[in-house]
Amino acid sequence: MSKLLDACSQTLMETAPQIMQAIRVEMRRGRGSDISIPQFRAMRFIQRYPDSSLSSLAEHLGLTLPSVSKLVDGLVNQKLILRGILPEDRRKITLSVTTTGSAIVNSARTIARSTLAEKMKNLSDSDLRSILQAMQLLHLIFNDQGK
Amino acid sequence: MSKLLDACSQTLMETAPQIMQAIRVEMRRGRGSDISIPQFRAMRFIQRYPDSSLSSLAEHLGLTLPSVSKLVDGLVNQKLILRGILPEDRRKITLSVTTTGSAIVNSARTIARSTLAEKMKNLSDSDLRSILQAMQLLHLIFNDQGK
DNA sequence: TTCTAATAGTTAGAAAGGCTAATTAATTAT
DNA sequence: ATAATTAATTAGCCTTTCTAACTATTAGAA
Repeated sequence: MSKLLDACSQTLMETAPQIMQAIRVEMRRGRGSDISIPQFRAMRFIQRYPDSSLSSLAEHLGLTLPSVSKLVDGLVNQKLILRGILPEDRRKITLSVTTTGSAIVNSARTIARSTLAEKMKNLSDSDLRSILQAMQLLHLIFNDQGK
Repeated sequence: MSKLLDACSQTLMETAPQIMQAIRVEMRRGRGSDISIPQFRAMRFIQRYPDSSLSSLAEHLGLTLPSVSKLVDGLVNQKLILRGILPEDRRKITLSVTTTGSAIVNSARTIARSTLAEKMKNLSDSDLRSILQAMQLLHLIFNDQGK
């Protein structure tokens, strides 16, 4: 049980919520359309993996199928994504982002990204590299949540 | 607009939610008492700043006063914190953690911390140092949310 | 000093987002 | 052909959050 490992866990538990809060605030600020963080993440996922199923989206988001079904309902109603049926297996649905959806994701992303960048602009390059590396490591570790 | 800065913002936006999710899962697993992340953060804050007011807590959590009032209700009902009146200004309340509250926070913290540590145990010391440094930097940046 | 402003919290009521359990529809396997 | 499995939805509930309206207390101005 290394001291270092312990310190990492601890600081992670304290810092992660703060970062999330900042991100949430920036996302809200950059709204013209009301889009929550999970909705945003959903659209990003669908953008990256077009025609993905509800199940894979649920797994990515770490939510249950019913929750994601509702979340998708909301996005479909706002015409930000499309829900189709997969011909080869008609139980499955295929999700895709509409052009307006794409535009909204991209603009929200740009705004949030630039305000986050603003906050970090006074850091040295070495600090930034540290952060980048740390995030990449954490991304790998926490990507497949719990499996 | 450095590439590095941009990459940092981007990876931050992608990774932070995943980390939060993992933390939430661990907190739930380590429950014997049902305590949400915001409640946990509230108790941590009150532990650190005893006799703090509702307003300062609300500011720390990034929530509105009514929301925090309810959140505090919940903790008071579970006898995890105490809500008193400040004699010098009877409009203000003072919050403090009970001994059972303290015990629960500490055990939840220990459990979550050790399962997070478990996930990171295969990282090298240099990777861990990277993460630690990054978190400390981000903690400083995002501590005073938005001010 | 007395009335008005401002401040600290609470209450009420609505909306959103999550869950479990039950249901429907389609596919696979016996 | 029927049973079991899989994919998604619906129903119903609970929690968390918000805004708006309210109460109580203090501070300030006439």
